[in-house]
Amino acid sequence: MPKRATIQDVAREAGVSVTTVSRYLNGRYESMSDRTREKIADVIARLGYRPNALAKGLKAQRTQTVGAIVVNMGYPFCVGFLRAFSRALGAEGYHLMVAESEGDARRERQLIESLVANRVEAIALQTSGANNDYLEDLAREMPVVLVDRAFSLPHAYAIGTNNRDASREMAWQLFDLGYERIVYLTEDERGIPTRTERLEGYLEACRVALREPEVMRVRRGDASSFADAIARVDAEIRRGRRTAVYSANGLILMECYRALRQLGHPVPSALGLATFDHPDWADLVDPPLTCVRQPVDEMGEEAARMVIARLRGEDVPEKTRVLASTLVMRESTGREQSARIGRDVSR
Amino acid sequence: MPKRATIQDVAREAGVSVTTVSRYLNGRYESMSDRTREKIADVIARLGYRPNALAKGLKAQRTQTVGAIVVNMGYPFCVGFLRAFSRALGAEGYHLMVAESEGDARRERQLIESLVANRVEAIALQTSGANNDYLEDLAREMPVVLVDRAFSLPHAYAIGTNNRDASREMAWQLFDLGYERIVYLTEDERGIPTRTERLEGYLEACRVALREPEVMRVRRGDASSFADAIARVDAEIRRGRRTAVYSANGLILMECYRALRQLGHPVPSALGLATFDHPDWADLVDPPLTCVRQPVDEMGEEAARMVIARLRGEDVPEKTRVLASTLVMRESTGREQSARIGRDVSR
DNA sequence: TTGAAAGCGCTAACAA
DNA sequence: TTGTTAGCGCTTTCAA
Repeated sequence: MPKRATIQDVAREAGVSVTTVSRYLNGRYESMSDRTREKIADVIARLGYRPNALAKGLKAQRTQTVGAIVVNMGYPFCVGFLRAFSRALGAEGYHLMVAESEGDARRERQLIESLVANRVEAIALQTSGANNDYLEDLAREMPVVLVDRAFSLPHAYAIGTNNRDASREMAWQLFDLGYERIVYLTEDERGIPTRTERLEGYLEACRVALREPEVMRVRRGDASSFADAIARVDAEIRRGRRTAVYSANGLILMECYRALRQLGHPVPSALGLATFDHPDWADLVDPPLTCVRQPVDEMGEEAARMVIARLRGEDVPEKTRVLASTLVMRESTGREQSARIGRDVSR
Repeated sequence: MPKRATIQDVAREAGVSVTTVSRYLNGRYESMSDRTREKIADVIARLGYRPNALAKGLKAQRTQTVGAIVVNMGYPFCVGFLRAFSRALGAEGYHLMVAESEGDARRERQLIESLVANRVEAIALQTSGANNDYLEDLAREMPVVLVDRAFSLPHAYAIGTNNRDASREMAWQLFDLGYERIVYLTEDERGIPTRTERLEGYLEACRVALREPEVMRVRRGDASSFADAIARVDAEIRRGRRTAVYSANGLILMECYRALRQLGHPVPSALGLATFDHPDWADLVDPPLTCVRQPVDEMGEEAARMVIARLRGEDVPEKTRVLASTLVMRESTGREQSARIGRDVSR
């Protein structure tokens, strides 16, 4: 492994000073003879010289790098967000360091610290909520964007969607479409605003519609935790009640989708199916799946916009952006139609 | 944005030298009084001091960071690889910088250069093949792993799967299952080894089985490019021939899946469906989809293992790893069964 | 057990 | 138009 050439090497070879090379590297050709410029260009090419961004960052106190922590890069939400975020940042010359927390608060904390150690200029993360004090401190010194799980911290930015409204609206629609029962599938919602809000939206709809809520808590990866829910759905339908399964996210519906279909009840007439998230398989299955589509791309772009504006020194007074989701009604609940729920909000 | 505390600040506050603080930071407590250690710990906590990894990296010539470039973070293959790679690296204390090339050679080149500028210690990438000369040069100075599209460069590592064998085997199976025609769907394969090998595997099977190959080239995002393929399938079946659609990757099958099903031919009796890749919707659709499952996780882990070993200074003589894919036969082609194709190979 | 000082590769103020 | 030099925050050698 030969050592990489440095600016010193280039300067020596070209017979000029490092300052001149530095000027060249930063495109300040105006005060430089053509001959010098060509000489430097030659040497750089010959030596395969690449500037050291570490040294540059150390000096300039800027790394042009932003950090992102998501729960799991495999989740559609996370992938979608990361892609949009990374694209928007890349367009402004920023790099992205990505890490996965697996939803573990301790790991999340370590990851944040190590991003800080690497002097990322901003951090976007889907936080567990357990590091909020630390994040609030951090947010005083650098842009911090809480994504998806939008806890409210005075100095941090937050980007989320109108979970409660969208969830309430979806449940309303389902009742409206004639489902007598809605079995709501969720993972343990405690401490996770997103899940809590979606659940509350559902509960509100039940209250208004004067229906008994039916919340089934499942654990991903644990098939037995789904068995109860599936049995419940089966029982309701056998009792002659049109029943809809409404899932708090696409992954848990995915885990029980087959089993639900294998009950054999006709969809959508006896059994309705709806989920938060817009999994890529939503319109491959038959009948196509009703979903709440979150504006993932916009969330990533918006996060990048906030970060970039702040790093440019601009004022970004709206700390919180709540983007509107879209109800995508498909044949799995009977009728086709699609509508944005409410409007985007900044505050 | 207050300036972050430096090792100098800590030293001053604690009334010791920076050397001592540095020793503390690196856990060399053996030559340090307990009092000193406690004092330093206090000050660090009070100041919220975080070491600057840039300065450390500049001095140590090590950044503990690895770069990865994939075509698109949304592709199942890329996500799977990135996750496994990132996990394995994280376990060894490495960070990951991720970027997307969108399959564009120029952009890929820029990304590589900027990863180099950031002094990543190794690079794993799914390359277009257009930067092979540059990559070969680079591979002389740092570990470079070509993933998936495993071009053979003397100094670079390569990790791929046995595309040709798996593809041939899949086609054989399909003929064996009684499909008279296999319509092969692919994107333009020129210059992309993965696609070329898969196509060749299919062509070999046709040759051996004495069947006319039927290759349809499609372009993702361009519905009209799929229309021909779909019409062709329809025509064959109407002519009374059992026909299978075999797709070179999951994304292109996804784009035409609905349209194929809407032809109305019974699956698997008249129409068979099979694809390379193992999309997450493969067993949600009805009937479940026959696939060639690549060992994505192992590829990520293996890439990390190679990189880490090399960075530790160990010798890694096997430059190339070809991992075996698995044929997952499901009801979309009639019979359920699954088999690994061949064995993993190192050389 | 502790510290002084050189130096990693770069930028920019100042000087020529 | 070009160069000298201090310093970014850290590690490490050498000395005390």
